[in-house]
Amino acid sequence: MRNTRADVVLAALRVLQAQGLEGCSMRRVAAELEVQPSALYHHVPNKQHLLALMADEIVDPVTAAESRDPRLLCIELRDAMLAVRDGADVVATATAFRLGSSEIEERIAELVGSDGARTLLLYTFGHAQSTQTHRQAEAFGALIDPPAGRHRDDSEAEPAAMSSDLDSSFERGLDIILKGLA
Amino acid sequence: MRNTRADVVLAALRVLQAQGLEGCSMRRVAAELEVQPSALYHHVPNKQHLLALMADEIVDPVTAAESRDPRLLCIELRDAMLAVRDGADVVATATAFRLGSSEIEERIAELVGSDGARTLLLYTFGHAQSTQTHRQAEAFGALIDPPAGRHRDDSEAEPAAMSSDLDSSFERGLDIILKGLA
DNA sequence: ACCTGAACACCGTTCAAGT
DNA sequence: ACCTGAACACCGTTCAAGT
Repeated sequence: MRNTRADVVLAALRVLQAQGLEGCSMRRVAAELEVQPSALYHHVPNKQHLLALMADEIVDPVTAAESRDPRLLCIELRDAMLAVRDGADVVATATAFRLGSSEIEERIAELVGSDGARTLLLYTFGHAQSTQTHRQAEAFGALIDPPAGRHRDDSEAEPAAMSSDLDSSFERGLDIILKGLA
Repeated sequence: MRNTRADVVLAALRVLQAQGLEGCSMRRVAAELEVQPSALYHHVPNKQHLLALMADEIVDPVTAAESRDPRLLCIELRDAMLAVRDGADVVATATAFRLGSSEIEERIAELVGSDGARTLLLYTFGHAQSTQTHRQAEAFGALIDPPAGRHRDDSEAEPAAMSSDLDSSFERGLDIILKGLA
């Protein structure tokens, strides 16, 4: 026995971490395993399926956690996604296909109802995604200019300060939703 | 004068509507304009920038609307995104680059504060994205699904009801957040 | 200013064939 | 069962050159 499906998923996660989602091609995953690209299709039907397996792996620590606090679960979920490069994108797209039947959504739904669970999860995914995109854009220096024709006045935040503020912004949004649920 | 930047954006939106985000390649947009792929780079620096321009165009009706009701603005935003194939994906990724400085976020922030605005927007994007992904999966499944000899039993969800339920699910989540803000 | 033609360095996926 | 080798039909982007 040479490579197993788990080997492929782990190799893919290494490539994701190193190259980002855009650089995470089947060909590079194959190279990481020192194998021809076509060999991957013996373990996985296609790239989309592989990405779903990667998403499961990223989220696994949260699934394993036994917390019954929705607030904590969301924070842990966000942390798990942010721990891997482009992890939020990978998890969010993979989960969209099974909204209403994901394990975490069901866990949270038992605590706050299904509307609340969906609201919390979509917010968590969205915030993680934009945190990650923003950080990456910042690292790249590729931030796009704000709408033309206007200037920032004193009431508005400095874009530079935004990124570090994203973590606490997440928890404040979370508390708004939880207050609405109470 | 042959093609203008606006022509490129409109052609790209036609290709997006017809082929979806995955099929919306620079080469296909060029073909839509009956032009060589390289010609596009005279109007637009790269694909990412073109996608941002497309996002602006998709969201434009909401920007033009004069409503001061955050609930209505979110519903209009979602409708605008859902009106174009994969529109939610296009807008969500393009907006992530300028979170904190998008025009709609500023409009809503004046009404409910910046934390509330971000929470509402991220929820709206997330819900629109998963609505669209789900509908697409449903439409794609409908081509394969109609199993002649088979009937759905009570343990299975009604696919037809699911899609329309996403609309009201969105508004219930919206109300949860708005209640938390009140 | 706007576009062509050709090239470069890539993609995901399939499939017969090897071991 | 797991993999190679070769191919197919694509990508985004660059760049000299045309008009």
